[in-house]
Amino acid sequence: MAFKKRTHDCGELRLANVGETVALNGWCHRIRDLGGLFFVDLRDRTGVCQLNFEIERFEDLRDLRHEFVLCVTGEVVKRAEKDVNRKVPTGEVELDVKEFDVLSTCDVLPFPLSDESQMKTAPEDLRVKHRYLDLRRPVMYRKLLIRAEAVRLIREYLHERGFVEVETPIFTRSTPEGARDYLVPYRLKPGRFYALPQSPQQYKQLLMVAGVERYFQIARCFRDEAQRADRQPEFTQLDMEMSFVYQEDILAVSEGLTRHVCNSVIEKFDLDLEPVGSFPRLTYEESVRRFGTDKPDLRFDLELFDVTETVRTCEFGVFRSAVEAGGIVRGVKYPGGADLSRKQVGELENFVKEFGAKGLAHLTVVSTDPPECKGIAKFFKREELTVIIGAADAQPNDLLLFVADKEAVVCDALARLRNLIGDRCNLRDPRKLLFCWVLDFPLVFWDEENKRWDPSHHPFVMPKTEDLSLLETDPGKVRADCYDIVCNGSEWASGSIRIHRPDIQARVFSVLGLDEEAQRRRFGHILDAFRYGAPPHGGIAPGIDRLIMYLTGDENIREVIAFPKLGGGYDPMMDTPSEIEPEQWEELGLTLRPAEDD
RNA sequence: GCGGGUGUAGCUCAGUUGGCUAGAGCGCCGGCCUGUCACGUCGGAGGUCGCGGGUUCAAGUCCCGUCACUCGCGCCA
Repeated sequence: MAFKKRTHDCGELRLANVGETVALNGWCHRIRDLGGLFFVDLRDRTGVCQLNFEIERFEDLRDLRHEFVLCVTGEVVKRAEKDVNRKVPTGEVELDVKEFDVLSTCDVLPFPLSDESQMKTAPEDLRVKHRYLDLRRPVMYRKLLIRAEAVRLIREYLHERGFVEVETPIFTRSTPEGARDYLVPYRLKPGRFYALPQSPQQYKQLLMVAGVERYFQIARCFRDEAQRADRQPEFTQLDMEMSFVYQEDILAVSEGLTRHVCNSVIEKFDLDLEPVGSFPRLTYEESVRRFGTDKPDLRFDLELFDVTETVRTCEFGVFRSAVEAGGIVRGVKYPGGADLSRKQVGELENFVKEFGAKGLAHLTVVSTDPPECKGIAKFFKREELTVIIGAADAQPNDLLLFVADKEAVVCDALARLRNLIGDRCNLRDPRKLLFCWVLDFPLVFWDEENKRWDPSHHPFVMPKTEDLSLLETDPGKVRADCYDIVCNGSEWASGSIRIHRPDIQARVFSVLGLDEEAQRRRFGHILDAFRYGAPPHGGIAPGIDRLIMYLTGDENIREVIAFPKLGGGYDPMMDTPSEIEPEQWEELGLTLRPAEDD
């Protein structure tokens, strides 16, 4: 199957090439048959070039169809001034075709891949099913390039700083904590299973014990959990770990890496994004107090304000009883929200109710001095209104929205409402990537349902030295050397300094209610390793897919993955998960239990 | 497991209070067209209105159920 190999790429021909005889290979992007004239836009990964076929010379010209694969040879000619196409880089020239061959034909396409205006609304399952066609679109190919460049820059940056890239197993051990595991049956001993890693967490700590000191991996992770727009059953993390470091060392490396990678990609691809600056730092406590969440969007203000003390004795029963029950009352400002209709305010209330709020009280600011408001204003004395308006930093025509409940409910509802207001008021600038650090997470959270302390990240997170004394007396107050990178309101990276001393590990396990037997059963392998000289160490794991989403501006993770899975983890292209042969069931020693309702 | 949205030609969509022999643009097939570049133009083929049931003289439209996709909640150490 010989064919004429290209001498040039489609996208590179310019005036300088005029007069040269060149060969091109590519796909028929568009065909324009004018009767006496016949044009084809030939596309390869670098761009398109217009081919001009002399109709007298070729008999079978009109058999050409979309996405046929061609090799063509011809002479590069300058176009007349009036025929120049300024929209494409090759628009000043065209190829006067002398010979061509059809290397492959193409069936009628399932979607119009050469028409971006229509592809914006093309059904996603169809695109995923025919991903090999979807990826032919220049916009999709560009996402692959951006991803490849980001990963290349990460490797380069870390190699330059002495990090060693190590691969860890995909077949690993099931751990009952965290997300549901994907399991792989083990043929030699039926009833035993491998699990796919949710992250290489334990391996990377063992590499520290092994003396690797600086490790990284572009690691595939697997979690069998319900999907979201930004979650896939398999996704990719930059997994990193360092020995003989304090928290500050890890912050420095990962912030430097992030800024270098983002700013290099932004520049190289001329993305419509502002350069990434240094990361502001917030403590967990501060972040929750100011924004109601540990993943604040710092592109806009609208900080939450607290009126708990002001309303403790007020006439409004809803607020007063919430405070009496040990709850809090906080609010968020909707700038210019006085224009909202009763129905629109009702929609905001329904929105916060999705997140557990019982209601949403509102105060419409008419004037600030003297204080005049509508809504729940009648329950407040003049002085109380003044304090509330001051706390909210409100202006006339603002709408103040309040939730009264337990602190966790108030924060969650208002944080989400704040983001919604940010969207409505166009305060979330798509040209900004605002990364920040959230530091000093609590070591453990109280799980009310199971009446126990749960680790906020995992059981190996190091408590802050100055809080160690509280470990047994007031575990909820203990802060950890635990940090997240947040970008534009989404969690991007999470990491911690790990416990390397068995005595501290034992105390933490005991807070978590893990007795000796449970510790051995679940973590015996890593606890054994830590008895053989574990260095102080810590690390972090940023999400690669999300990084690419930030850079491309995509809100769906599937857009930045070459071959993604649909909602239920289904891949329509490979048609998998698939059934297996009876012999495979037999070989693995497995049987399927009949459905219960049969 | 739960809630919202969507489902009509290969693709994007329209389809009124139930009156339909279900339309348009793109694509596809055929004709015409010597400077197009989203070419233009004339004609043609193409439909289980997601699927099942019900109400009705009559259902794309109303009701019930169900499936697929999607967004969100729960979940995601």
